[in-house]
Amino acid sequence: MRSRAEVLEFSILGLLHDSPLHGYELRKRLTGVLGPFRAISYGSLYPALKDLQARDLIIQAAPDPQPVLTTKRARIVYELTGEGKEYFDQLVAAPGPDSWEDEPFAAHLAFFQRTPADVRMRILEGRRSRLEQRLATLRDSFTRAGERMDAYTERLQQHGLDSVEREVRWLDELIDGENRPDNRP
Amino acid sequence: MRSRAEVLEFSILGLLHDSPLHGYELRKRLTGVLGPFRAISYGSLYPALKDLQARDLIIQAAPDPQPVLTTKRARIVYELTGEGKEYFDQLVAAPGPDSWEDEPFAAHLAFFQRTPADVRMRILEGRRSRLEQRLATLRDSFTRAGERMDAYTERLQQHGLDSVEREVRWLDELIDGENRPDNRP
DNA sequence: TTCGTCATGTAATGGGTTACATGATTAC
DNA sequence: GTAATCATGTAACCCATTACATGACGAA
Repeated sequence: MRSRAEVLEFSILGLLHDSPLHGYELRKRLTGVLGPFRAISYGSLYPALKDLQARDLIIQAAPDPQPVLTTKRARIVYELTGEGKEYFDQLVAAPGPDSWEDEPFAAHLAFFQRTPADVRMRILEGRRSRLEQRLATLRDSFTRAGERMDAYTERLQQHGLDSVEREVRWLDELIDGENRPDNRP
Repeated sequence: MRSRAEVLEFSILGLLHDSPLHGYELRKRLTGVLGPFRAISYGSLYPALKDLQARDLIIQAAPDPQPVLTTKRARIVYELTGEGKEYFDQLVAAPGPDSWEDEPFAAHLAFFQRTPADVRMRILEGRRSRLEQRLATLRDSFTRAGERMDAYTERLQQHGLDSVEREVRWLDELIDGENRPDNRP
């Protein structure tokens, strides 16, 4: 689930798992999941819906039999099919290395309640080691650039390093929370 | 200077301002400037060099008249032309709203020593207000998503918010440093 | 002799956004 | 009446990476 398209697909499925939705509303919720800076465009969303439908993972819900007097514009409401549910559950339960990347990780988090506890742990720890690895790369390039590096750039890089370290600590708190029996995040 | 290509161009010019370099070495230094995760590819670099050359901002340096015995493969060393210098100085001195974005800001920082003090301040303060604005957007979408937001996602968003706040404080330190007469960053 | 790094380049491919087209509804 | 939001879609475009092509040098 590395590419934007796959994260999108996963998130759509996850959101429809809760309740049927139409595209426009879906986009707003997606923005809530991924954050306002990674909001996806309709140019991605609608084709994605089409694709999911073609694969029988979602279907257009039957239109309201009693159309309200105030017939808003025909909204196309989608809902999960059986296969769709299955597929999502499978994706949720089988996080691969790709899931440790920023966006996939955010998407996984968004559906953590419906993620089995052991899988949650795998995801958090996978993410953690991903960050650890990122730190190593950062430190490496830091020392490697070493001499030649301007003082300002150095401060920027150092700040970047600090940020990742903070994220590791943040993750540790989450992991801690998972380990406590009472389980309040 | 928003697009990757423009940041690249600016950075190449900035690096060549110090000393002539060939493509391969340029790429390594570029990676030092932008960080290992935004390293640019040769598929971007070489065409960019070609383009800069076509615009007479850089030229191929005359090959060493006394080829060393160990004639490594012919390396194409580029250096700035007069126009190139001028153009870079002009770019450095006229930071637009685009310069407050992540990558352009990093690029500007990399050449801060050769940036006039008043321009430095404009850049730092522009960046600061850009972050402030980002915070507003984040808080807005935070409260807007409000109710429906899962506890885990909320923690993620909160962490994102904290990170930006930290970056603002980091910037404030830099700004402070600029204001102190002794000026040690 | 083979692997890693040095070194330069191009073409194809992928991926997503922007811009455009269209129109209803609601609030001021 | 007019601006903002709701609502759905498509086509063109941008832009950068990936993959490929080519080859030399140094070390193990």
